[in-house]
Amino acid sequence: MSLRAALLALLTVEPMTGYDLYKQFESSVGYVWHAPDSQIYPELRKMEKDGLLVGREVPWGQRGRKTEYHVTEAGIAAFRDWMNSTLEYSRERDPMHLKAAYLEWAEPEAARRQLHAHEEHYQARKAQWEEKIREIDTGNSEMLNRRLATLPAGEHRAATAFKRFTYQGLVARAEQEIQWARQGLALVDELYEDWGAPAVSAPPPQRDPRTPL
Amino acid sequence: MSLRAALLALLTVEPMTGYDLYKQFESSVGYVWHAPDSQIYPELRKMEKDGLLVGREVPWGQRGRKTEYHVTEAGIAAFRDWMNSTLEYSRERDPMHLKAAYLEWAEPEAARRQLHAHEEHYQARKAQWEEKIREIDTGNSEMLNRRLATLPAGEHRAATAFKRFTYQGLVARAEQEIQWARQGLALVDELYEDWGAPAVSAPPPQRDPRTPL
DNA sequence: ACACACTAACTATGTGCATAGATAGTTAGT
DNA sequence: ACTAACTATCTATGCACATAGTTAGTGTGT
Repeated sequence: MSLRAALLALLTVEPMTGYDLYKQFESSVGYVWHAPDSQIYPELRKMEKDGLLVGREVPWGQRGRKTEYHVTEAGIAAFRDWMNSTLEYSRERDPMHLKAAYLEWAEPEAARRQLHAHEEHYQARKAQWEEKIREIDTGNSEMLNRRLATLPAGEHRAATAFKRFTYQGLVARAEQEIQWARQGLALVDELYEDWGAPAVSAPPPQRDPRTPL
Repeated sequence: MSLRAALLALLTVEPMTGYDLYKQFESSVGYVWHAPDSQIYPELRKMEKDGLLVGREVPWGQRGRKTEYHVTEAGIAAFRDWMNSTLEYSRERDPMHLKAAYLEWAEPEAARRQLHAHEEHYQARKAQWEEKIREIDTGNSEMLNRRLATLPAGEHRAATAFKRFTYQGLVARAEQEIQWARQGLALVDELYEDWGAPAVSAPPPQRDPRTPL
């Protein structure tokens, strides 16, 4: 259901082809929601069948054709309904925390590697999300600008604020995960200090320690 | 793959039936990992076929029978392998943050309701996870105690510390989400203060504001 | 003229998981 | 003796998603 909402959200800004949407999910919007093209194309067809979209064939080059999807009134209504309904939360299912709970089974080096990867992962996410905030603040956000162009000036403030709020929440989450991973690394060091390879162990097996992105 | 690891983790402590495992996922362990019985039973059979477990039929009452699954050497090795390998992280797919990014589409009341539900959700999780930490600290954690009984005293410290570390990370995450939701509520109030139903709006549509659990 | 990257779209297979429901035996309470 | 709740297991359907591969047209550079 959320994929549908994500597609509607993008298509309310302007008509797009499946490929356009796929690229959005690969780049900017993909930092909040992702989907592979193999999921997008069938979903668009289903949405058209449900009357939320209409696909218009437009020429592309000489012989080429592509399908641009336009949101219908029903599509707008469906999106609004989704926005006005309350999400239910699903049960816990987080591989990393499952693993963390049994970390005494891992070799100290493997534990360090995993915690390090966790930190790296969220450091990368944090950088991307912070970049998004910077784009919003400097008025350089492609998506936001196109969205604002469809809105009366009076609603610009809210639209901007919610996008900023979203990314700021993601950054805070990333920071929390980074902290947690560091605490984990400290814990491993403390528990196995008499063991092998504590502070001495030079190169972390997987990646460079401080990749900026 | 993680379900398999979760099942192995539990079964390394002691042999259990599918139903036992299901109950674990419904209660204590379920705060870290959850799975329905319809997923557990087939997975156990697959794991037996793969040689990670052996199922022993034991009588239950007069005519009843149940299957107790015991971990094999190969099962232990598989779990250790999982613990020593590094998880890959999947792409972003978080319905709440997707929604947050487009919150200007929601009616102010719906936005408040959703953010409130978010806060409630994590408040409930936080309470459960904190309870787990309290159990660990007071030596009242069933699972941990049974696990410790299988370990030499020298490894008690690590096993306990990692479990505590896990729940502490979950609590911190919950606190972060609660904070974020509150910032969101403040933002909605600020953006729509001239609008209808700001601070005056008495009963949140869905639930009681401060359910303790 | 050809190679190559990109645009555009589709298909196929398999896993993970939710939801729902069926069957049968057991135990505890009235 | 009855019934309700619990134990134990299994099946079926369908969605969401990952992974991988296919087909065909376009535009650019050498």
